[in-house]
Amino acid sequence: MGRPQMSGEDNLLRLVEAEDGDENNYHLQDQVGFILRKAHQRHVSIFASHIGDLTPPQFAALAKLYDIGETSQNQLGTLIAMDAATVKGVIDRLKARGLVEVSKHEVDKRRLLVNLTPEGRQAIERLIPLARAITEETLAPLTAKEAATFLRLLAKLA
Amino acid sequence: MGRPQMSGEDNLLRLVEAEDGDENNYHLQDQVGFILRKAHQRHVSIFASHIGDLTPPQFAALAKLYDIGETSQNQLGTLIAMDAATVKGVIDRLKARGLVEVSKHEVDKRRLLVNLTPEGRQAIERLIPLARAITEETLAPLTAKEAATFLRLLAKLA
DNA sequence: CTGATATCATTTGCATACGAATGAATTTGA
DNA sequence: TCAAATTCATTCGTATGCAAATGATATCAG
Repeated sequence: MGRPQMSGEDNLLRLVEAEDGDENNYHLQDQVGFILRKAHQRHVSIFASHIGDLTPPQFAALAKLYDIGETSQNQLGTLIAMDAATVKGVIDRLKARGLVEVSKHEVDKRRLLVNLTPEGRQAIERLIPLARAITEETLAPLTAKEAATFLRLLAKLA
Repeated sequence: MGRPQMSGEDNLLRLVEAEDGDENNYHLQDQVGFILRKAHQRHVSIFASHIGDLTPPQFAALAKLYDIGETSQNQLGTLIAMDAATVKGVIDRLKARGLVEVSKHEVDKRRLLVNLTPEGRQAIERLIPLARAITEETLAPLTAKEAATFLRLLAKLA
C-alpha cells in the first residue's frame, strides 16, 4: 500500500529500482534507528531477567558511584549520560531504598553530594558479576571477534 | 573509591590485574548495554533535530502503515516492536492529530483496525526523505564499510 | 563592587516502555 | 458442543528520558 494507484511512471520507477537495488523504497526494519531501538529493548529485557530489582539506569548510578566515590548529582548525571531531571528521579528511588545517601556540599551550596551507603556498596559488589553475565548474554549472538568489532563501532556511534 | 582502605591483599590483586588485563575491574563505560543506551539516545536526538513534531515510535507507526496498509493495532505493534500498552498510546496521539484513523474489524470484534488518513499519508511521504538523512547522520561517524558491518552485527543482536 | 552570566537542582508536562490485571471475543480440544 | 485456553484491547502503576521554566547560588567582567 506504499504506492496506491500505480501509473506508467511508477512502472518505469520500478524498473529503475530493480536495477539500482530498490533505493526508492523505505524499509523501516533496515533503518539503524529502528534496529538500535530493538537491540536496546532486548538488552533491557536480558538485564531484567538477571537483575529484577534494579533497572539499568539505577545500576549505572551505583556502578559509577562505586567507581569514583562521592560526587554531585549533576556530575554523576554527566558520567552516566542522564540529564538533570532523569538523574534526580533515579537518585530519589535509590535513596528511598537506602542504597545511596545525599548531603549538601559544604562550600558550593547549590550542589547535592551523592554517595553509596554500606548497603549500596554491598549491593553493587553483589551485582557486578551478574552484569558480566548480562553483557555476555547480550553479545551471545556474535562470535568473539564480531563482538569486539561491534563494540568498537558502537562506541564510535555513541 | 571502588576499593577504599587499600590493604596488602588489594596490592596483590592489583598485580594480578596488571597481568591479566584488569579483568577484575568493572568499567561501566565499556559495557555493551551502557553504550547501546547512549547510541540510542544520540540517534533519538538526531531524529528530533530533523523531525521535531513526531517521535521515532510515531514515525515507525506511520511508516509501517504506509508500507503494509490497514492492520490491527496489535499486529502493528508486533511489526514495530511495541507492546500493546505502548502502541495504544502512540496510536491515540496519532489519531488525535488526524494522521491515522481507527475502525472496528467487521468479523473479529476484538480487533481495532488502524489506517493512515490522507493527511497521514501526505505526512509520511514528506518525512521519508528526512528519515534517510537521519540514518545518514546517525551513521556519519563510520565509513561506508564500517556502517555496513555495524548494521549487519546490530541486526544479529536485535 | 556589582550587574550579567553561568551552574546546579527542582518541577512540570509529555512521550515511550513494560508488567500485571481485566474484560470481551474467539478458537481450541476433549 | 461447550468449557478451557488464547487473543485483542484497555487500564493502572512504575520508571526512564527530555524540553522548558524556575529559583538559588556562584562566577565573571567591567
